[in-house]
Amino acid sequence: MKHVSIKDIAKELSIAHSTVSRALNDKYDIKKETREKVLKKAEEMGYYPNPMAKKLKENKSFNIGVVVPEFRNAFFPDVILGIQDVLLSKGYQILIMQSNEDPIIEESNIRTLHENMVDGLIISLTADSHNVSFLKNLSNKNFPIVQFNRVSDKLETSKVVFDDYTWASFATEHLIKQGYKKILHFAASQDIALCKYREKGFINALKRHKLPCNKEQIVPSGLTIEDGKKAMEKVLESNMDFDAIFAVTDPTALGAMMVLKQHKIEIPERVGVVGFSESRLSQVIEPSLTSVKQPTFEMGQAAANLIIQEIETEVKVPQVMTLGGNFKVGKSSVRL
Amino acid sequence: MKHVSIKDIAKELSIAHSTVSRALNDKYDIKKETREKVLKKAEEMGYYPNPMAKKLKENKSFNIGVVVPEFRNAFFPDVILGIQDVLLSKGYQILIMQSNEDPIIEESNIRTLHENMVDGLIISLTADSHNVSFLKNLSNKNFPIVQFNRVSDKLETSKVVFDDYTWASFATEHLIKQGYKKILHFAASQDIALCKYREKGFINALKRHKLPCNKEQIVPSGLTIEDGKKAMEKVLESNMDFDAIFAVTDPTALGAMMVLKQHKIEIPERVGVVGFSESRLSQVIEPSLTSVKQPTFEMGQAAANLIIQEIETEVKVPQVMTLGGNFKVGKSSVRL
DNA sequence: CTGAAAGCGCTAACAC
DNA sequence: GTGTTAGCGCTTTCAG
Repeated sequence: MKHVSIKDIAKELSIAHSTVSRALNDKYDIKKETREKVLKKAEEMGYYPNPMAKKLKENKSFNIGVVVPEFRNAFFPDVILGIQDVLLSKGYQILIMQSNEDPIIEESNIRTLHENMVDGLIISLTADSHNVSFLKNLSNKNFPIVQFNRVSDKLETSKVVFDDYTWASFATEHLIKQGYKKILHFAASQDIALCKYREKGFINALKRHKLPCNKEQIVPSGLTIEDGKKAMEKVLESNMDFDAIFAVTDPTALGAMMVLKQHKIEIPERVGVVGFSESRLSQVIEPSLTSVKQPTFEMGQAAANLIIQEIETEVKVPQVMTLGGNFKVGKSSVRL
Repeated sequence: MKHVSIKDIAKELSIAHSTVSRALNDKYDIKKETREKVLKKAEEMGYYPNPMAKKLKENKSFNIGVVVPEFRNAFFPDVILGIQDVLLSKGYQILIMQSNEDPIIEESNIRTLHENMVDGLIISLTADSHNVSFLKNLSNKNFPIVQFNRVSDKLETSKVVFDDYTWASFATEHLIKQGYKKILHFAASQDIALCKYREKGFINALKRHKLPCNKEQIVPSGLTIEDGKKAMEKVLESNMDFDAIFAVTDPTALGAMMVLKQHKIEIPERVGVVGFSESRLSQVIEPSLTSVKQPTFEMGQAAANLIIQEIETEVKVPQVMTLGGNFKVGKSSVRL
């Protein structure tokens, strides 16, 4: 397990270690023969550069930190695949950490990554990241940060977001066109920009179609299956009148569906349901869930490209990339 | 974004940088006042140690590599949470990489991690890791490796496994007790030890209960939903006689269920289904899937503890930890 | 074209 | 107690 160093090769060949370095890095000032001799020896001795030394020297870790709230749903793993796709090919490693939807852990993740000298940070915030002062601090010190998906308006960095407003509007219109008239929106924290925009898109669609749109129709819930269940139960208890639900996320929609099914309320006959951001669960549930599909892989690629750009060009002009998606019609929203 | 170093503090205080080092590391030979002065200054200047330097010096990265086949199902993310739980508290970072069930990517992951000088590797093999020579090579060089879940008999390292044999037996017996008589096993590659043991457990249970057990009952499929679907379709085409399925994993079981439902074959009335290693999808499908539940978090903790032990004690006596689980009865296997 | 030497930030012998 | 020095593995001047 002893690591062979550049010096070992030099000693073996009775030349200077700096010459070996040059040979390996294929710099100009080197005779072909020497170079080949060195390369052969290096191969032979199983040499590979000690990354720590290189990193220390260049004051760069070639590591990018990635912080996500969770990776139990398919969404973040898919984004990470996209990030990897770009970063690995450019010689960067990624350190993945998850905050478990806890702002305290999130901050400690960020701190750990920063202290480990990652060259940049790609982050999707927890649902309750009210306080972004720590991140803001880093960002002000010119530390490269790219936010994606769950971004904060209070933090000016490059961002990759989805056009939530337009697609939420589109999803709501789909329900309207199917003939649903009293549509509820299961919403989540307004601190997360995407939730705010999905809600706005919903309201906008109703208004455009001159449908009633009052406060009770916005049902506070959250991003998880549990949140969806609870909200649905409350709505049923309240005897509110409704015939469709547009949920802020798929898990929320699934939770709602599970409760509706328990109460023998037929989907889509009596209540139509539309989710957002297709999760794998939505393939399995019956009826299959209509949902907006986001380009997760591409989102990861975009975030990775932005961070590379910030790191390698040192220019900091925050860019916001807005991606589009597509709409996947399932059975949960289509009356026969 | 300039990193303040130990020397900067030393200069500021007009003392030697080694003194600063001592103060920060709280070694004996240091006067209290000096120490406090240094600590205060360090705080003031926003000092934190450059991990690269420490790592270079100590020839240790405090990074542990984690390679998993995928993290789209809940299983591996949950294990990783357990790994993090132990490792973060001991000052280690984890580098997560995923092989996407591809042995080529897997080997390149391992290589990347090794070249980045991780202090050890925690790995769950891909379904087709026939060739473990690269890993064996590393292991022989005393590089700490811990396998978990999908382990190879050809590779002698510490391992954390589940008692697949016993629990597969138990799951099969459950079906037998429910009155099912012609039970199929949807199996996967025998190269993965856990698949082999689940199959053996299945066969054993049938024999113990004197039920027929011939080759056709072992249906070659795989570990994914797709594999389950395909296998189910083949079985239906073949007009084989059967009344229950014990699938090697939950996704496999789910795939089978989806096809059964398409064919309007009632579960559990006409066909009972049992899976293995509860995935979140099994909560959502109807009827809910009976399944063996593995202690994922504990599995991660165990693997982490083993790797720490190998790294910090330098003793290499491969240990095999076998964990137990529990059985979650759903509706897919219980006739009314 | 190649060797010698400095230095990245830190720790740890060894002096004083 | 504290300062001096060497060295971890590497890259990069600067001589020659």
